Amino acid sequence: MIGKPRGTRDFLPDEMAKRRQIEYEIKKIFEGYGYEEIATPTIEYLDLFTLKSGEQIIEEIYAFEDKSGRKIALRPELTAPVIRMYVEKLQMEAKPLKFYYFGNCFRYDRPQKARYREFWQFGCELIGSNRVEAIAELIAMAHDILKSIGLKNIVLRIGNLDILRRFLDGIGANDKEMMRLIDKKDFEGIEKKLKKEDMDEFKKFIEIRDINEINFKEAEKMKEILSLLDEYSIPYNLDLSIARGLDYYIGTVFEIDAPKLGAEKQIAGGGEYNLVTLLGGKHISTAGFAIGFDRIMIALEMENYKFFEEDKPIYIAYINGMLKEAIKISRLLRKNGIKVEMDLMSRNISKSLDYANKKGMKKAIIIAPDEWKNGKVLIKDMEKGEQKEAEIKKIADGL
RNA sequence: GCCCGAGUGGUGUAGCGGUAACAUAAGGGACUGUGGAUCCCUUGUCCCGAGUUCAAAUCUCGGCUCGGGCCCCA
Repeated sequence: MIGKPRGTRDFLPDEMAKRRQIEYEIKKIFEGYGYEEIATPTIEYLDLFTLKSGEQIIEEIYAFEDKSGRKIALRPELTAPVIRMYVEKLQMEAKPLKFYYFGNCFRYDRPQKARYREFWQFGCELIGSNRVEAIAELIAMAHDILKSIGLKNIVLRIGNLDILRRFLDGIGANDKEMMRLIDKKDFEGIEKKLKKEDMDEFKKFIEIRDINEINFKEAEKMKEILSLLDEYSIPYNLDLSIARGLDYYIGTVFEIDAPKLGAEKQIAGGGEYNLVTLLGGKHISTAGFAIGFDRIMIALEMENYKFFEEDKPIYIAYINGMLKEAIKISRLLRKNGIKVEMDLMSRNISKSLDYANKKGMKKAIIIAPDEWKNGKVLIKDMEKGEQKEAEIKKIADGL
């Protein structure tokens, strides 16, 4: 027997129906904010990702050479491909551009709870504006999506890298290593790098919960964004310790957690970034976020979310020798937009209804010679156990 | 890459040195025109490899996969 590669999953019908339901809900909300769906290839040139994140991430990427020796990667995330697409052919379009997407991504990580080697991400990019109304709407939309699909326990934290870097400048500690330690919340590591009084300052700084306590000029924009979020009635926590590991992030950043998920609790994250020039485009403001689709599915399950149940098909059982009549009825119903499943195993009526019952079908149509002669079939209600005759011509009305 | 735990029919479990069992599901039949019950039949299992032993599902080691945690998380 051949299994599936490590960290990948099969989705059975029940789970797939749930995923499609949530997928549909999320798409509706993106579109409600004027975002349009796009898709990019599953494979890209490896350089697209190393340019942005450095050579060391090759370790965590599924990368290979194609038959002509080109270095190809399975996409580990979707922001870089979207910006690549923008630089390639959309630079002269009217701004802002608002794109959303849903796709599978691949990372060569150690699988664990809520972390897989193939996983699905929703995301969006807003290209062309970094004004306060743009960033506020982006954050409000992220929160709106998660609340609208029915998640109850989520926490939105908003930070600002300009403010954080300005503070670190003040204590002479604005470097990559420091940002990495802050991102990891490695307070022991941070303590080793700072003088005692600076460490005290730092602790005080990241405890700040009211933006008005900050007097840097970098905080002015942040104040406006937060006041707009109040207008959207979005609850948030100021968290100036959000660092985001990579240095192309700038300005406003945010993360949304589902605390119940434990170690892998972050379900969405994003902010402002500079990637366009890195990929050869003319400078323009960009911001976006990604939502971990698998994680929100797990979070919904943990909250005992009630998923909508799809209608089962109408089942068609028929007496031996009535196969062609069964096909006629199937075609008639399907033409009327009704889901139909007919017996495909030459079962007798008894076994046929047994099957329909096990599959949870609500209604069965029984086709038999005596009724057929009179232009009729039997419609059976599987739950009540009652059945009645129905004229073939009016059959669609009776269901 | 590291640490802990676990892998027995499709699914859920028992057996824990003496050659695999139970339940359930699936397919067929009893029932040639009516489901959920009952009975019968059929199919199918020790994650992989090496070692110890007269004998390994059982003990040992390695690998793989899964679950949990660390690292990482664009």
